[in-house]
Amino acid sequence: MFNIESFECPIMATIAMISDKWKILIIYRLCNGTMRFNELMRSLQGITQRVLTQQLRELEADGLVSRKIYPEVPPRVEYSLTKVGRTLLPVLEKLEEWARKHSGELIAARNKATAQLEKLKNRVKA
Amino acid sequence: MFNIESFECPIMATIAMISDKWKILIIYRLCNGTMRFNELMRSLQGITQRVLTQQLRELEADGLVSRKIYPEVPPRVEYSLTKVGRTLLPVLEKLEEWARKHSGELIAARNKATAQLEKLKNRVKA
DNA sequence: GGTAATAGTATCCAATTGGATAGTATACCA
DNA sequence: TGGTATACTATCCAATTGGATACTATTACC
Repeated sequence: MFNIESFECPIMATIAMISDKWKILIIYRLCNGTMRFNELMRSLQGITQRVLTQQLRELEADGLVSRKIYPEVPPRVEYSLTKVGRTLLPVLEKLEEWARKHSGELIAARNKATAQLEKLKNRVKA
Repeated sequence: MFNIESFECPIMATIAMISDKWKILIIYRLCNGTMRFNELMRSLQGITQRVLTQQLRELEADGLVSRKIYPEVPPRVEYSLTKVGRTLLPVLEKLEEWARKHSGELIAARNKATAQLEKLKNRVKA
């Protein structure tokens, strides 16, 4: 979690805000509209309650998500993307565009690296 | 380190490629041109040799950085951004643009969260 | 012969992240 | 009365990340 202004690179601050494992998925779930905690829990297969709470709190602290508590029992809490959170979506789309455009090259590079690692492992065995 | 195609979200794969602590800084050092290992070491204050090696190898495996070994003694290895690595720069600029444009709101949200945390801490003390 | 440079590797460790599991107070329902 | 739902908190743990430190082989230089 980086401070935007006190760090030389606002890019790293932005990436730090969204790079924890579930944050992009949470943001995308919320871009369809308001959701409650257990709705998010159910839609994010594999996440635990502790991690969902933690990452929602951090997204709220970063100003990307808002949290509205209704004074009811049992508790009703609604999570939404903030206005600022919504402005991040086109930027994430640029990341996706880039990844799709270059997926061939990226996969080729990955395969090459994997092959070289296998080669090295076999050499160490011999 | 995510696999682009096997994961539902290429955005997360891209972020995974660049979110380790030093990777953005390495990319930006290399966008000015080829550098050698110790040049990078010296220009990245605080990094250790083990971490620089590791993160360079990962950037190479991801196809963003190329590594050229000259058969010399002492060893001469040159690191450069690949063509694909260079295409990432405008995307990173979009992230920076977004962060600068919304820095006021992001800082306000952070301050609000910090204030609420202090309030909670004081309440627990009482 | 000692020192420095090169680009790492090896080993250990502290801190962090994400996961697993159990528990919470109240209302509702069969 | 017990089960379920809600939105968490609490505690513990395994895995990962980044850092610290020492070492490596060879050459060049003084």
